[in-house]
Amino acid sequence: MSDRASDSLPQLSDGEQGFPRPTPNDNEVDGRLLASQVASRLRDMIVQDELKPGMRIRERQLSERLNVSRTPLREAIRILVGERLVDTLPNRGAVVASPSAEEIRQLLEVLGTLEGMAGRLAARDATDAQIGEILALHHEMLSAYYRKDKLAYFKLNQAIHKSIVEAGGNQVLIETHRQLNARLFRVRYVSNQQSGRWHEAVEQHEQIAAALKARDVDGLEQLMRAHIGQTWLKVSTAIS
Amino acid sequence: MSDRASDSLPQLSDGEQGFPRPTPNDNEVDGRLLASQVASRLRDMIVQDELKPGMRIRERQLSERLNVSRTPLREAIRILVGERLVDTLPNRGAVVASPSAEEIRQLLEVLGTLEGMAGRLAARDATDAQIGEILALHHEMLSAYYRKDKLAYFKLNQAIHKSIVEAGGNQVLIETHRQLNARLFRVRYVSNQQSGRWHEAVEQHEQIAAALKARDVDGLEQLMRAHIGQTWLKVSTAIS
DNA sequence: TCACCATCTTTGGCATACAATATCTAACAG
DNA sequence: CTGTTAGATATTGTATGCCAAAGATGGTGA
Repeated sequence: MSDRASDSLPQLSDGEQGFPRPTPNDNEVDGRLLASQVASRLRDMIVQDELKPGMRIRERQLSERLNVSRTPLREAIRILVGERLVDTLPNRGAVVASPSAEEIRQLLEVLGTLEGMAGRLAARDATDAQIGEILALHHEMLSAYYRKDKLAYFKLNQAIHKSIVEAGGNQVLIETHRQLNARLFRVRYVSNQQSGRWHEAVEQHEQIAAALKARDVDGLEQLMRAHIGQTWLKVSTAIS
Repeated sequence: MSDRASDSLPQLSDGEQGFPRPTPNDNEVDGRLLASQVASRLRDMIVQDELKPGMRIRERQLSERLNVSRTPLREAIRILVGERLVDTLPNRGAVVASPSAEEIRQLLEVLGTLEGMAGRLAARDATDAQIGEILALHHEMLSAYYRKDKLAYFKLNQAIHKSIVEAGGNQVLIETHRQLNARLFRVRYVSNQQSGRWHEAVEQHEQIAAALKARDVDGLEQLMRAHIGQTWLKVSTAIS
């Protein structure tokens, strides 16, 4: 096994900007606080599989790679500990969190509930413009589907879910969703590589789009909740 | 206004042990890692209103009070930043997070959804022993209600909700619930001081207990979700 | 008397240095 | 030849110190 970074995930964000990276929430992009900046950087590295699950984080090595001293790096690591993206072992430092199959299932279960709630809120409160944008993304995604462009499909899929959550307008929900989703990002990407059940997922997205368009509150909640079950089926076969 | 700690909240955990404090998750109680220990301590201080919302956290002062150097204290603060219990201002350090009314509403909305999910899981998967324990707590709480013992009522109420979530068996849900609840703990305590609508809350708890006993999955989900609305009514009048 | 500016003090931010602990390796004994 | 122990090395954990930035306070000028 090599320790080269990114040999299973082919550089997700290869230069492009529009990637749905987990936005830093407390720091206005390199405005202040080195620790927060580094935390954002680490988040990206974890999510893009540059830092793989289970991997030890060598403080000195990583700090000189990022051109900061160990202190802000350590503080950044603590932030990620608070977000459950890294774990710390007693005197062995920090490792990137590697959720077990069961933990992934539980994460998806919670996320499904939250997305159901988001669907309810979005169907009720979203502006017509927001719904229009989501429908636009939906059709872009369909386009990627028919072209069998997995990467574009993946990105658009993520963007759609994120947009629906944001359309709900509940900041706490948005933040919680973002945080849980970050812990699942890698596994979602991996499972997306598989072609199985792709059709069903698209079918569900059609229904979701229709329910949103019709502002069917209960329907959208149910669909969003059920949709995650689909994800679990894909993921569970992918990681077994 | 004095800066004496704990003059609005009368020492919640006055020596007793059975208080539902937000359990540290990564460190086995003073096992390792000073930063985590300090983080737990800070969490308690925030939750017990020893550190009040909006209060600046003086690093030097607090560090010598806790007999640690600034470094582990700063790292502890970062952990709490990750948990959204404290915010950091650009160059002015850390302050205890003070959620706005709207943020409190949103927190309760999400929490209601999560507790609804927990109710569903608990009604389906809880062991008979777990349900028995919850019912026992329920009747203890009723006892406190008839004695008008607000503090005991509050603690038991918290314990019941926590137990239901735990009975669901989803660790991620438990953890997320704990984290969001910590951000609401103080305001919940304050609103509990008010006597208004106490009866309705007890009424709802009766229904919840009945649904749990009957393992009514859908019923319990609905009740748990609706129950939070009640909390919001109490809270919103308390903070207005 | 009030407003504005300068200086001074406090506090946070970061790096470096030191101490403690674990791991890895090698040697020695059984 | 294998298992255990001891020493060396590397890495993490904690403290201290220096520097910069923001806030407070006092003085001076209008």
